[in-house]
Amino acid sequence: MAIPSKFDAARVEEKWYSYWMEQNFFASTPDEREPYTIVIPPPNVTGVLHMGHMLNNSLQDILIRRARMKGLNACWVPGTDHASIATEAKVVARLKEQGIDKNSLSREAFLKHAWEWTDEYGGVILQQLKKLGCSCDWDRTKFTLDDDMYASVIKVFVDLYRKGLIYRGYRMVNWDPEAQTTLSDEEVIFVEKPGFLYHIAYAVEGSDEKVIIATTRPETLLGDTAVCIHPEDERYSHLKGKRVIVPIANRSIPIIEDEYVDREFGTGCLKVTPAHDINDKELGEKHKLEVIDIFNADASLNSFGLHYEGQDRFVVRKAIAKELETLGVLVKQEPYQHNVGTSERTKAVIEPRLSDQWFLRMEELAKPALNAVLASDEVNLVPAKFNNTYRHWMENIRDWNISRQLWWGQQIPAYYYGDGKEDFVVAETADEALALAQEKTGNTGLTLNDLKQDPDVLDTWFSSWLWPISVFDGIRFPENKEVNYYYPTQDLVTGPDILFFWVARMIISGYEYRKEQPFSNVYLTGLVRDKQGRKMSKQLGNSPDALKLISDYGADAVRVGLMLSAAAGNDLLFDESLCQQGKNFANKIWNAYRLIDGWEVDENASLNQQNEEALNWYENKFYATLESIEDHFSKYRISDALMAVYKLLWDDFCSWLLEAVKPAYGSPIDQPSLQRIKGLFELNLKLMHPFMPFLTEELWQHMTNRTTEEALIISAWPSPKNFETKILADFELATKIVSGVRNFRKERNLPQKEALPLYLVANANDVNYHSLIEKMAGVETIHWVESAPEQSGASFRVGTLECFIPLAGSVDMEAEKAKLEEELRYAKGFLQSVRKKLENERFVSNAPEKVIAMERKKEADALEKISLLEKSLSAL
RNA sequence: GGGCGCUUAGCUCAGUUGGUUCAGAGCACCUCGUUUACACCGAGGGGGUCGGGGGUUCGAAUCCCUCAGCGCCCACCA
Repeated sequence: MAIPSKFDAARVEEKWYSYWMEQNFFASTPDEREPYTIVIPPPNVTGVLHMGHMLNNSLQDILIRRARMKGLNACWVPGTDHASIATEAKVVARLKEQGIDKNSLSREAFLKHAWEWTDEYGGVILQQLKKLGCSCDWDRTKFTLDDDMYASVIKVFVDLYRKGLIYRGYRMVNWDPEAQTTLSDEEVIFVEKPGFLYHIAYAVEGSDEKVIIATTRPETLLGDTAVCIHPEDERYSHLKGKRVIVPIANRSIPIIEDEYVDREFGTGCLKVTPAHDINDKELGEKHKLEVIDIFNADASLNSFGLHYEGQDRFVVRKAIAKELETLGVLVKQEPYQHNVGTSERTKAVIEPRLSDQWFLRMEELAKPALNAVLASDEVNLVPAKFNNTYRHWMENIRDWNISRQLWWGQQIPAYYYGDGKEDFVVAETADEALALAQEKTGNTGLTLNDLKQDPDVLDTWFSSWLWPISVFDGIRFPENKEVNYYYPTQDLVTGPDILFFWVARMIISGYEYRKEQPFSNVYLTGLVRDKQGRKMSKQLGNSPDALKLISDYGADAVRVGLMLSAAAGNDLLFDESLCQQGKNFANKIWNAYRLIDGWEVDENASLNQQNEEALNWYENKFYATLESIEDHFSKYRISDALMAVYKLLWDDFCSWLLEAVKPAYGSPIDQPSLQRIKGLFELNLKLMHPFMPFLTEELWQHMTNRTTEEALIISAWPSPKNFETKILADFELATKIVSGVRNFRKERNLPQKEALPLYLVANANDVNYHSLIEKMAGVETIHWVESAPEQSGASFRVGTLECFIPLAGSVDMEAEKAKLEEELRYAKGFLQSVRKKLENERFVSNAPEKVIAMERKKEADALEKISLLEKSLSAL
């Protein structure tokens, strides 16, 4: 059956994806083959496919498909992340729309809503990945809140607690007043924002004098418990030991001295609010100051806010400035640009806040992970430029705040039996906790009812940092067959934005729980930006609809479009025209196949010799290109690998090979030639398959009836083969002659159909592919001569090979002369520069032999060319 | 405030240790071409003093210094 004249991407995608699924080609189980494993960076369970996912997952699919074809046991583990804070925020918002306040719900009721949401939207993104062609082992799909995953997280928490690495501490943490939870340092994004620097006068107790402090947050003065000066600041030395009155609050607070104060900044006088600033907290501890917390959980003021109680911090900021002004103590208010910490998720301004939280000590844990990347090479970051960033972070790593005041996530397995600081135990189950508590207190009368589990949940990343182990259940069962077979995985593909959130921590947990790296290579993709270089975002509305792109251009085309400009680590400026380019490429291949498929065959003819030459050349070219493609892959230069395939197919296969073997109109092609062409086309399809899985499988299956075992997706990737560079060079010379003739024709407006005679000043053995030149250049016969014939015509040169074409009558002598003179002028200039080098004694004595020989060759070639040109000129 | 990186054709980018093939690729552009796989096409072509300045060297896109512009990461200066 003839193949349709148009490539219908949608039909083909549906057909082959179902086929692959039915045949279980994506599934993997441990066997005697070498494994090749990728764990997906789990997208948020409620997420929808965006350009970043498309880029990311196309890359993973390319890697996994190639590995599968290479005979490895390819396993791509898919899954989703519960995304604690992000999902909870969405659920809260949705409830709000229904008029339900989260706080009015019990934990259980809220979680029921959250699971409903998850069941409704969860997995949508995984369905979308299928449209892209992702060959994940779907039977292995994991969710970070699945029971086994949950249990792994709890087990790790208990383990780390028992090792003394997890502790509970009263610390200054990052408080997100909107989500009403703490955040890790990594979840705080500093944004430069305009504000004011307020200069406020505090009255010195028992005198008329005033000291002026500078602050960006005047509302916090209600929590001030000291004013601090530099001990050696002479401006203030007379104030030592005195006290000042906090305006509005009318509290008396001490003046303390500390070298921490920067005398140059502001007034050199600092107000100290230990409850609301990390530095102030340290000062407070050092000088034993009182701590006054003036905020509620939503960052409105509490009773310490006096008449501002209940109002939001930013409202109060303005109001208090006004009040200070009225009181005559606001000395100055100047515009001031400063860095403000904001929540990565909610964008709310972070409030430093003192509270009891759970922390993981990182310093010791991080050591093997630092070593793995920088010293031992067990983990490679691609591109390597991220090594420095990684080093800096790992060397300055701080304790990780892992508790969140949320409900959606793994509840912290700490159980309290009293109000004392140490009145708790940590255990995997409540029963275990009870036993521990009884033992700890010596009170065997304690019951489960006396235990109260910590209401907080763990940071989302505290589950995803175990992902490469826990997806194989290697935390709970470290000796299980699966984890022993698949772990460590090979490649991880993700964005640099989660290098610390996720990648670094996975490496840390990998060494802690498996004594081995979780993956060998980390391919860090760039960010997808729009044409103007802006980050694609929902707010800007500049992100194309991923699914619409697939339906408009076809999944293969979109994949190609993304890969064309996706060098590792570089942001890519996405433009739909790239998808168009991908589509054009698909069309090109489709049509190349239609040509082959539709050829009339002469069953009895023997192999056409001129075809054989071209076929031999292409085979060499194929293996030369394969070698470079393998090299690109080994360096994760996926776009270069694709470009190599692209040019091989479009230029070498279509433009040269197919044109060379194409029979004259109406004539059949000989059977042996066609067989070889088909064989070569099959090799091409293999190389293209990871990039364009649907199109290639369709053509592959159309070529001949294939059994299940013969599907392209599981066919063998071409093995490297030796190739002869001489063949490639000879062919290249021939193509240059062809291009020369075509150019000659074009410059002189000669009709393309008219065959020309061609005189080559060479021996017939110096140039190969004679008939190819004749066919492709429209040459009637090549004449091999010792010198250009003395007749009306014109010449051009390919290197030092002179080519002459007779032209009857209509030669524009002046134009020909001008061309030659220009060429001559250039050649002479070139010769001069080469000679200048060669006459330089220091060049000759210092440069390596090889370089000098090359220059001499250039000199000789230039001389030969000049003499050719001069001869041609005189002939005119 | 520290650290890292970038600046090469109209656009997006390659250019490994300084020296054949070093000034390249794809796209875009210009010219010509539709009976003969594909106009989602074919053939041909134009286009850059490698951000500026200085230095090292026989020789620099490549190494060093400096200036300018851009980007990223980290950081508690009120």
